[in-house]
Parts: sequence; C-alpha cells; structure tokens
Amino acid sequence: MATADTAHYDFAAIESKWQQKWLTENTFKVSEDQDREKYYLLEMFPYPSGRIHMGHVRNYTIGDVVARFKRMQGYNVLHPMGWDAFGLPAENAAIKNATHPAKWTYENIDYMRGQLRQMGLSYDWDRELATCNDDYYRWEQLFFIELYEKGLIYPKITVVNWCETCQTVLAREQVIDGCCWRCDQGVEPREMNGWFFKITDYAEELLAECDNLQGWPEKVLTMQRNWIGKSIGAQVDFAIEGRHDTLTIFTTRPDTIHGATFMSIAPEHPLVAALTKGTAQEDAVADFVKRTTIAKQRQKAGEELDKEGVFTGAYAINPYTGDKLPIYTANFVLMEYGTGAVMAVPAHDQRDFEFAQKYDIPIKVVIQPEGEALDPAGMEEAYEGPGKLVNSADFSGMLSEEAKKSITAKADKEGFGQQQVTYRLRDWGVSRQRYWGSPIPMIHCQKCGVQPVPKDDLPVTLPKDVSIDSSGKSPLHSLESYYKTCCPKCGGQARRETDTMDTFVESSWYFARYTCPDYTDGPLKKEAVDYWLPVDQYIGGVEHAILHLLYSRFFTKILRDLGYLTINEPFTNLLTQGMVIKDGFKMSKSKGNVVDPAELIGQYGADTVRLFSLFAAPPEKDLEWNDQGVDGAYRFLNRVYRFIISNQDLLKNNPSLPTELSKAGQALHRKTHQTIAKVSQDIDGKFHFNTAISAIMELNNTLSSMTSGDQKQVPEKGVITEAVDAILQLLAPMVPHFTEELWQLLGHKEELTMTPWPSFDKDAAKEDEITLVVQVNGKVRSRLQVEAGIAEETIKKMALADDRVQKFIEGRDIRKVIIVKNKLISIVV
RNA sequence: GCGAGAGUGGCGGAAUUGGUAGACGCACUGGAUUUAGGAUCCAGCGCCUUUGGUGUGGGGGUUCGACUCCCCCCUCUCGCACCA
Repeated sequence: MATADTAHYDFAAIESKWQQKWLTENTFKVSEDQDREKYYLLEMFPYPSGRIHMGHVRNYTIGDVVARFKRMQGYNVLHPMGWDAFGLPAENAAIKNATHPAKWTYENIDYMRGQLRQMGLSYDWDRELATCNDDYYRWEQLFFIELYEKGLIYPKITVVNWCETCQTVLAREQVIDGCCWRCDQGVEPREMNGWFFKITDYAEELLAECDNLQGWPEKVLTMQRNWIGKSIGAQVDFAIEGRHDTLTIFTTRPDTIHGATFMSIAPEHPLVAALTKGTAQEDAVADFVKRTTIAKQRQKAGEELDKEGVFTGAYAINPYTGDKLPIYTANFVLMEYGTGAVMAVPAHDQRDFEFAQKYDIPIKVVIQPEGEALDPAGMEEAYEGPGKLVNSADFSGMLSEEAKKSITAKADKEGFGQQQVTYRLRDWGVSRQRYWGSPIPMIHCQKCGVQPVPKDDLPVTLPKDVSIDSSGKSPLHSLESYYKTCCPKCGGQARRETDTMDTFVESSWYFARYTCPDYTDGPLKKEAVDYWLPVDQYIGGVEHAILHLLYSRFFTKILRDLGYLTINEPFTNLLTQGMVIKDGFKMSKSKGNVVDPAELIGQYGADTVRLFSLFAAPPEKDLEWNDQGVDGAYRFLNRVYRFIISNQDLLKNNPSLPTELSKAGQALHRKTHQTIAKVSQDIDGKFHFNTAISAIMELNNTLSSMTSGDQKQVPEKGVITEAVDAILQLLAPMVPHFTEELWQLLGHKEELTMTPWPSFDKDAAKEDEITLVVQVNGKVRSRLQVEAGIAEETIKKMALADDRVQKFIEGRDIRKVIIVKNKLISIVV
C-alpha cells in the first residue's frame, strides 16, 4: 500500500492480492441451498479466439456487477463461465499456424481464463466447462439419438453451396459473388444429405411464448417473431389442363383468387421439368432455370433481381372461375416458402403487377377500395389493401376479411383446398463437413440403412491424432480408423457419419449443464436444474438475437419433452448490450481501431477499466471508447483513495452516528441516504450503472467539499464514516478489488463481498429545505429557499413579494397562480 | 419496401404520471502549487447583440408550463428483405 501523499493507488498489488484470495478460498463457489433464494446470472460464454476484447470486458463487467450486487443482497448467486470451444476459426488457425485445432483451442482457453481472472470476475470456477470436451458433447450425442428416436431429427437431401477446391460446404455468407471466400473459386450447387432438427414442430410454441417473455427487449422479440414468420392463408389445388397432377399454391389472399390471370412457379419446382418435357418450350425453360440459378447465387444480400420469367406452355384451371391460366416459371418465386408456387393476381400484388406488365398479361380487378374505382387500364401499381369484392361470382359484395373465410371454406367443402398456416422458419440443418465439432452419432449401413450409435457406446470421441492440411477438407471423411465401423443392427461393415454438428448445438444447452457440470450419470442432474433454472438474467450481444436465442429456446422445449427439464423457457430476463465503438466503427482489426484490454488493465488496473466501461454509456447502448474517459475513471478512484488515506485516523475507530446532528452532519447524512436509494434503484433491474456511478461521484464531491480546510462547520466523524462506508459498499460490485482493500484498511473484519448491501433510511433522505422555482408566464424568474411542507399561502405571498418577480408582474393583472407542491409556483399575468 | 429504435453543449451522456434542460464525466479556459508533469487543488464552461434574449433534428398544435403529449416532415442506426 502506498503512503498518504502518493497520488496513485497501487492497483497492481491490490488487484493481485484479492484475486489470489478469491481463487484460493474459492470465494464464489455455490451449491444448491433450499433455504436461500437463488439467482442465476449468465453472460454469453466466449469463443476462445485468443485473447479477450473490449466487447468481452463490457459484457462480463456488466454481468459481474449484477452478480456481486445480488450476492450482497443475500441471493445464492450462480455465476459460471466456460468456453464455446468448437468451430471453424480453430481449423483455420490450425492451417495458418501449422498446429492442431485442439492445441490452439486449449492454449487460448488457458490464456483467456487468466485474462478473465485479471478482471476480478466473481465466477464459480469449479463449474467451468469447454464444449469441445467429450464429457460435454457426449450428452448432446445422447440427445441426438433420443430426438432421432422421437422423430425430431431426420436426414434430408438439400442443395448446398459446394466448393470443389476446398471440398467443403459453404454457408451462405461464405459465398462471395458466387465464389468461395477462401479460394475464390466458383461455387456449385450440390445435393447433400444432412441432418435436420425439426424446429418447425415447435414454431407455434416458440411464437406464442414470445408474448410471455416480458423480461426480454421488445426488439429481440420482434426479430424472433419475424424470423418464425407465421402467416395464415389457404392452400388451393389448381388442375393442370390435360394432365392428372395438380398445381398446389399457397396464398394469404384467397379473397383475390377470382383475379388470378396467371400462375408462377419457382424455377426449382419439380413441375417445371415435368410440364415442359418434350415440348417446344423445354429448351427455353431449361435455359431460364439455369440462368436464374446462377443469378441467384451471384445475388448479393439485399439485392433484388428484375422480375423475369418464361411461359411453360401449360395451363392451370382456376377452380373458382374455370379460367385457363398460363403457368410461368418466374425468378421471384421461392421454392423454400409455401408450396413453391403461387397464383398471380396482378391487380392486387405488386410483383405480379410488374410481371404482368412486362409480359402483357391481363389485369383483372376484384377488390375495390372504399370510395375509389380501380380501372385496370389506368393502374400504375397494384392495390394491395382491403376492400369490397367485385367480379367474384357469389362472393362479390363481400369485404376482404369475410371473403377470405368464405372462399377458403368453399375450397375445403369441395375438396380442392383448405386453410393453411405457413411459417418462414425452416428446420435446422446441423450437419457440417467440418472436423472441429461434435461427431454426429450415426452409422450408415448398406443393408440396414441409418442406425444410431448404441447409447452404451457413447461418446463417439472426436479423434485427435489427425493433421489438418491446407485443403480445408475435414480429415474425418478419409480417416479409415474413424469411419470404418460395424452396423449395430446386423454387425456387418458400415460407415460412420463423418459430419459434425453445428456449434450452435453446443451453445443451445450449456446454461443447463452449468448447474451440474461434473455430473456423470446423465446430461442433467434433476435436483440441480430444478433448483437453478431458469436463468434469471442473461446478458450478451444483440447479434445473437435470433439464432442462438431461438435455438436455446427450442432446446429447452425439446429437453423438457425428453424429460430432462421442467421449464418452458430458458432465460427469464435478457439484456442485450451494445457494441464497443471507436472512431465511429465497431472495434475490429481490419479497421485498426482496436483497444487491447490487457494493455489498459496493465496501465490502469482492472477496476478502472471496469468502472469506465460501466460509466461511459448505459449497457444497452453502443459504447464510444474514449481513452481520456478512462483517465477520468482512474482519477475518481484516486480521489476516493486519497480521501480515505488522509482521513484514516478519523475513520479507523469506526465512530458511530451521533444522536444529534449538526446542520452539516444532517446534510451529509441526507446525501448519503439519497445516494444509497438512487444507486440501489439504478442497479436493481434497470442496470443504469452510469447514473449510479455519477450519484456516487456526487456523494464523494459533497463529502470532500464539506471536509476541506476552510469549512466553518464539518460533519461529525460518525457521519463522515457513514458516507465513506456507503461509497465503498455502493462501489463494491463495480470496483471490487479497490473497495475490498479500503474496506479492510478501515478495520472492517468481514469482507465487503460478504457484507450486505446497505439499506437506506427514508426519513434521513428527506429534504427539509427546498428550492422553489417561481415562474411568470411559464418563464423562470426567481428561486426561493423554503422549508419543506410550507403553507401554500405563505409561498404565494413570498413569491409575489420577490423583487425579481415584482419586475415582471408590476402593473399587470394576476390571472392565475399554480402551485406544484415542493417544486414550483407559476404566476400567470 | 416492411419492422424496431434513436436524434439534447465541442464529446460521452443526465432529466419524461408535463414542472429549474444540460446531473456526472471528458475536453477546453484561467488561476494556485510544484524542480517538472499528461499529477493535484480552486474557478469558469450551451449559444447570442448578456439588467435581457434564445435553446433538446425541422414545422405546427394542446398547456400557465413541452426534451417529455398530439399531427406532419427530415436524418441516422439496427433487423428482415421478392415470404405470395
């Protein structure tokens, strides 16, 4: 510890001292305790990329403040940490550095664990887990098999983006202008067999339960709802002229069906080839399909292709009108949504309108908006709103909403259609042709087909003795010792599935495994999950608003249905923290605006870095990084430090509060309790750490100005002690090392971590003197110092007699006087 | 295009059952102290034509009183994006 006249506190010594103590004493270890109320606080676990960045610092600081705050409030707080350790970057790093993904990953974990400890985060390190360990992923292999048995996992052949050079499948975002992001070679569509989770079975529940997630930001819920994308409409079969098969379409506007003048189907639709085979159109259509496929692949995100299509030569019959409608294949129809085919109503759908104009197809109005008469000849765009039906046989005269029901009912009754609910949500494809992931526990037998690995044989361990070459190809596909196996059913020779699981599978249930990370009798220990789950507060970046959070919600529901959990939703409250920005951009290596937390911690200490990241912005907003702001945080801590050091003797005997207080004593006592109230409210549930810190700064400013040399009246020792204790207690969750050290220095026996959060005295916080604002015609003209609760008549007299007020009311009629109790008096002249 | 959110000093941000706009901090300016300081302390700090006026993206409205409520418009950020 430094001496009194030193300007800076010795953060390095203090921080390592307390970190050592927390580590060796296992201070934050918790277990189930039925007598205490639990609080499960979780931050999204990191990918072990190498070193922590500012985003981590911010995320984990926010979480740690809440954890420490709740602990001081008396909760049994579960606050774990682990590693989302599988994934592609490890393979890329392995190629680049000629190492092994496992080595790279475990080294990163070791390094980053040290960095997190340097931040003074209050984790129960006994619960640390890494998803690349087989004692973790073995359980998701078990889930996989159980879900397969329940029919919630199935294999499907899909078209994927395949890079022949790299021998791998590419995700949509890895295809850049139709080429591989890594080798820049052309990407081709390829049919591949993959495993799918039937998340669509849960679409309705996932959607409905959004309404119950009151602790989630509305923004995230909206994104989830849109992603699930429920629409209610009708499915209708159109007969195809001269053929026995039918064309089934989905529409949300059955009310417009009498206005259909053509049909459009997706280029990939199986009927396209069937309808044109051997006809004059065959070549033209095939050419169009090929061109469109390429164009779609090259299509950049956000880009819309010009509407284009080609006539197939076939006609569909509108079951309502008997009209013969030409069937086009069009580039804007999506195979993956609805049935991949739509009826086209140019008068009431903008896309169809544009298409009809281009190809000179008739436009038929069947909806008339109120007070307007649409004329097909004069229309410049489709009318998509509601209205009254016209040209619609028996349905003419109905309003859109009624017509939707009646028209669908007719289809249902006559057997050519029915009401249909459609979701945008697709089943979750989890197969990855990657090495560094959890093996999919399936076996392919020529004779018996697909067989799950027997549960007793789990885990299917990812072989470590492989080398990763620069091709990017997973070594598992050619590793004979791995894929060569026996069929569990017939015992014959069989091939093991060589794909691994999407890493999102691991992160979909880790929060549950934290409750019993060492449990070996199963994935989840009932007593542990029942006590700890759900997570009370989850904190992480908004970039996970859709996928990770949706998959976790889905996993919670399937684990419930498998009997492992009893909860419906994993995260009661969600806080999505903003990004860390510098010079207007998100910190990134490519922008060159990265600030390394390690350097800052070395320069200022963890407490300062924590304090600044809390103070600079409220957590849900982006944080603009400012090096000078860090200085400010550091200066504040030093001011507190110097005050305590220089008043050590006064504070050390821990004087108690006198019964009679001087005026100065009363004022400081009041400010202390007002600050306790403000900080408690700001942290609890609101997470307004920035305003909490500014309130503590105010208290500190009051304290130092009241006790500086030239004051006539200084507060009593007991009041000063109370204020100093409050400052340390209120700061404790944010700057834990700093406050512990000073707390100990002041002679407190119990660690601050274990000390209850201070309570505030309502009476003490009450103001007895108030500044009353006097307004004339809505403008502030004067201020009055009055006692609280003074009579309104007295106030009125005082205000009217005030010199500054007199100037503005002299010689005018007073029309009205409005008094807002303890706030202001407004005179209208 | 659709959906959500946001526009307040030089900067980060405070303040909304309508009631002192700019808390707290950064930067800046002046002073003190110091061998020196990027340390510390004191004072000042929205703008203007400063006994006053004006000001929370712009315009209008309600009100004694509007950052806050209502209407119109502009800008920015994020998400989705040919979803039939």
